[in-house]
Amino acid sequence: MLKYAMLGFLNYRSLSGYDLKRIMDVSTTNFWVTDLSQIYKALKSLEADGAITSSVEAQDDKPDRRVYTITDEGRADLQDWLDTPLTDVTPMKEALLLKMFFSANADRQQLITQLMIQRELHKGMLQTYQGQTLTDIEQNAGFMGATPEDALFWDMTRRAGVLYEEMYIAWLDETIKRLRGRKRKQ
Amino acid sequence: MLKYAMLGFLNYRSLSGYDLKRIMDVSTTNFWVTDLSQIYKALKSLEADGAITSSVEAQDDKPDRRVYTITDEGRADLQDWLDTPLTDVTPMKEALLLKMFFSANADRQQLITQLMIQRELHKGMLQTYQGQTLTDIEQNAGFMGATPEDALFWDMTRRAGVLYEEMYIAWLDETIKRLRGRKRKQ
DNA sequence: TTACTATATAGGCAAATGCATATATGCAAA
DNA sequence: TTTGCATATATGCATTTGCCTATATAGTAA
Repeated sequence: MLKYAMLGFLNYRSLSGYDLKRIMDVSTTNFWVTDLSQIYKALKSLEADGAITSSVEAQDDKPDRRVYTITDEGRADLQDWLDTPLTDVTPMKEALLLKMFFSANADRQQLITQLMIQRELHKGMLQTYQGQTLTDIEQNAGFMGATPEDALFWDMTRRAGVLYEEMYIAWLDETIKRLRGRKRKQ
Repeated sequence: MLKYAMLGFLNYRSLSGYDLKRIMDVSTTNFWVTDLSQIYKALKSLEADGAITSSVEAQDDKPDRRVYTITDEGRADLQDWLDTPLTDVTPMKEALLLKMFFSANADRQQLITQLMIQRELHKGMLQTYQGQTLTDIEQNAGFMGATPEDALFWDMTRRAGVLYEEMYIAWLDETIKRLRGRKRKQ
């Protein structure tokens, strides 16, 4: 799936691995997070498959960069994936909920502290997503060779981030309240 | 992480791999989904680590089963994990949002259909979570050797499932509306 | 009788993931 | 002068995952 994310961006314009990491950090963090080493690995693999080609570009103030360009084959791969409807939902992996599930015997105060830390983290992400205006997104899209129409879709995914973080914070608040309402064990 | 989920359940009582799959299907689906073969692999690995032991149990109406029991070492591992506070958030991987992000040129009607299919799926999960009463959960807990206190924590994670599905449906409705409000491309 | 379903365990294998590490350039700050 | 940071690419490696397949028992349905 990471490969399609990368092909999606390379479909707008040619980019280096480092570029891909940066653009994903600002525009897909709320639904697709990855790590630089995985991007480089996926680039190798995509090039081996013939979905992209690369060439080295010299820079005088910065290290050389290898710039990747999507091929017709890559474009076809991307289109196939986009055209295939999803018939299932992405399964969840939420470490915090897993811990909560088994935390009946944990110290209540420590648990609450842990949930408060999570609240801070989610609050921060919420503010990040809320702070991105459509104008910001259109500007980003412009830099990437994407259109204002693309920006509208990017904004829809941003909204999902906002709703998700608001929901998460609401759950944390509710849960902290429930924990406070219960006397500590023994 | 799957290993801790399994140790968590085995901490309540001895179980087979098949049992673990069944209990996880009804109680952790909204935050931890896994597949039978992964459970069996993790059991092998946990036994090799000394965290659990096993013995074969004969049944006359059903195939033999291998029942796993947590060891003191396993209990200590679990406790260590429970005691370590999470300092980050679980990164997201949401295939639908990734597709949406790159779907500006897709056929609007097809997109809406796709979102409606997702809506049905999420609606179904919401109803499942909403249908689980505290009494149901306490009963499940009882079968598993867990206490009513444990059931309260299980219920907190169930609530997260309800809020998540409600949020997801709200986002789908909002997005469908936005797509309907825009004329089809060309 | 045959096929299917539930119960039960497990191996194979490719791909993805996570995390650490190595290398190198050029700039700015301490 | 040295340290750190941003830029830039890449490898190694163990673990996890996803998914498919094989095997076996027993009961039920067609």
